[in-house]
Amino acid sequence: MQKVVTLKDVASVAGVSLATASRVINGHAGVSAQNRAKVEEAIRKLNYSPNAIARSLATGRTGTISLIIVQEDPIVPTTWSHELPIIQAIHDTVKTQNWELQITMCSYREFRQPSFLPHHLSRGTVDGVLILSAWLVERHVVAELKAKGLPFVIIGAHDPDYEAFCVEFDNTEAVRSLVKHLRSEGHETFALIGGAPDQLHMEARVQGFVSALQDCGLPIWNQLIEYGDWNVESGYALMQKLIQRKPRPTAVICGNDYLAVGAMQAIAESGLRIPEDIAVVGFDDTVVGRVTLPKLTTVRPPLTQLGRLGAERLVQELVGSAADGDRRVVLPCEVVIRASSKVQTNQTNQKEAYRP
Amino acid sequence: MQKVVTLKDVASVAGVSLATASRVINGHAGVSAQNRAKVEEAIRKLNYSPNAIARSLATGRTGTISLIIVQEDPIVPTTWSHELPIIQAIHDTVKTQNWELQITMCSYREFRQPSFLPHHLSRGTVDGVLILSAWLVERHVVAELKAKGLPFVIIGAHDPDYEAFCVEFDNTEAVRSLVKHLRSEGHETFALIGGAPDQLHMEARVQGFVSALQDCGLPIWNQLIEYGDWNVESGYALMQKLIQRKPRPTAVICGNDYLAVGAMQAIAESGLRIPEDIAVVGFDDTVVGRVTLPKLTTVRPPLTQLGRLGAERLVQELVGSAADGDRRVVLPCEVVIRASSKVQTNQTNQKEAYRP
DNA sequence: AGTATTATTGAAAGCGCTTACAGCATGAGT
DNA sequence: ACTCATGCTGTAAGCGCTTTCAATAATACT
Repeated sequence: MQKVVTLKDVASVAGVSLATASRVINGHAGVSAQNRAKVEEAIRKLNYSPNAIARSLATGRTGTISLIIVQEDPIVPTTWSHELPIIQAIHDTVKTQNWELQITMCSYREFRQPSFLPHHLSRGTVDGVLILSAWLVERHVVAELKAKGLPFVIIGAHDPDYEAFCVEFDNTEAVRSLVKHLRSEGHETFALIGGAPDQLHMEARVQGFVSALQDCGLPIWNQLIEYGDWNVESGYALMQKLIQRKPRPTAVICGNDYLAVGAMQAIAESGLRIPEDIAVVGFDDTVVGRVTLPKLTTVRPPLTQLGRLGAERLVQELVGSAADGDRRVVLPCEVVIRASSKVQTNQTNQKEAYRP
Repeated sequence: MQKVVTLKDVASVAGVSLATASRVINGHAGVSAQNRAKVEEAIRKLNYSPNAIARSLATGRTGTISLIIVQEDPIVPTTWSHELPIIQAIHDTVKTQNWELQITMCSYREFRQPSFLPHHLSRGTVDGVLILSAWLVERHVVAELKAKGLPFVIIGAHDPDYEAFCVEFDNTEAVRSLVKHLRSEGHETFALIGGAPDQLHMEARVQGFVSALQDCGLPIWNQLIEYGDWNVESGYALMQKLIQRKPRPTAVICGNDYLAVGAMQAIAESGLRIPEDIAVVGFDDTVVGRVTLPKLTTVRPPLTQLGRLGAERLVQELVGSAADGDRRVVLPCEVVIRASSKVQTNQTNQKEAYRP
């Protein structure tokens, strides 16, 4: 427990006042070159580094951003393939701009509790908030944040009134593209499976699904939507059900790659072929989709971009340079077509399996 | 930007002094029931919540723990399957004990730079540090932390002199168990593949590999160890090489499940059977190992326990209740035997595929 | 009744830093 | 020579909270 060096020590060693030393630390103008050098010398000699807490108290700014990661309840680590690139991007963006990141995780059940946010944020330890969620951010949460005067950005979701700045990716359009692709492969009977419909992703995808089918002029009555969990087991179980239906869907859009893998297992087991009898597509472009046989057609959401844009926006707001253009940014997804939805005409897909 | 309520406001509304109000907030004894009630009433009325920054400055404690996540360089999100349960456990443990978590990620290249840690931690914003790494934590890093008087715990790695408290899992023993299992299946020619040997995991596994083979009385000269990356592609490439070798290994231990998946693809492509011709085992028990055909034998490290124990230990140290028993905790891994290493004798493995 | 404890209380001194504000040179403008 | 900017510097007043210490009131003891 060594003696902690304070600005006062620096000032006295440099032979100047506290104020002058402080000015040098903060790079303020109006210090003679001579004194500046003396202070810098003292800082080096004493190995001084400023106490961020004291600075925060004096300035009212903390230089840290809170990232709240809202998760399923109960929390399942498996689903994280999605969040990780976003978090990484947020982290890098925030750090690059010299802010600290304070991360908290909670289930969406906790998050929506009226007492949760105040408890977490009233402490004066953060300047702004990033909310990473797949669920609607409810009105009272937005209201609480606004009441505190805390700038915030929602990533991956939005609030009911679109009052807050949010950045999302276009689930609806992604599914529409998928349907279009599958339609061009000749399919007429579709199914959509996914986790609980409380996630905004799912809601938007259902919308895209329905609207795309309508656009194609296909009858809606025999297009199926089934809900389960977001994992392999659920994909397997839901697919088993779908196989029994008449007419049997020939193209299945899965809410993520895990569901798709489960679905593929169920199809393979029933003796049907992929994609000849049933085409399967996933979502998220995780590594599992590259190790299945056949490889999985999937959707690659712009996760890194999502995180970066959200974080950049918050930082802009914090430094006061926020051009308030659109409050809602919706980024397009990329559809990655592989063998699970397309009858092969050459070896391309086969090769890709080993050098993705 | 509403008027921020301070303790002073509470005190004046309650008609008591600042000191008394503070005592009530902190649950100190020596306040009359009457005054306590008045203060509590005022707090409720004003919706007051204490400013953590000011409190930190006054007490010298911040109530936050820094988690430094050391990663590959460059950072590859794929490998995170490993870290995630640990982080989750750390988070939950820390939160449960009413501490805040501040997370920072960096590459191990950054981490070992002499200036990195001071820059990050000299700010007085954290009380203790958790280092999550797969690489050796070098002497100078330990020295810097000690010089600052900051308690810290290393999770997943250790320092060269075992001076710091660390919690790891037993890679060596895990590989030994794997070899023993494979030996009992009749294998005599082994191979070990993994990522770069700079990770402590790999080093320990090589040790276990060599020592186990010696214990079995098997000749070392034809037992192969190959290094690559930690991903599917690398597993594929390394396995292709191994298949050419004479004698050809009949059992391959892969550094993680992704490598194993790649290896399985290479084997399948060459027309060999798993596990009859070549047995494959992985590491980490990720979801990919459950979707391959055959399903993958793998090692399940006690990740949650690792995170929990490390965090608990740090918290103990911070509150001064640390019983200084062993500085090094090494947890055993669980070997999960599935079809990729064991010729099936019944349907158990088959069934497991759909309800893991 | 008188003294010794004990229980409550508030004034005030920080924690380490920033930032008006005022003071004092110095050089420029008239 | 006198006023006015201008540039640099230090004093001191906080930021919102904790905590020591002395003061006071209440109670116990001889």
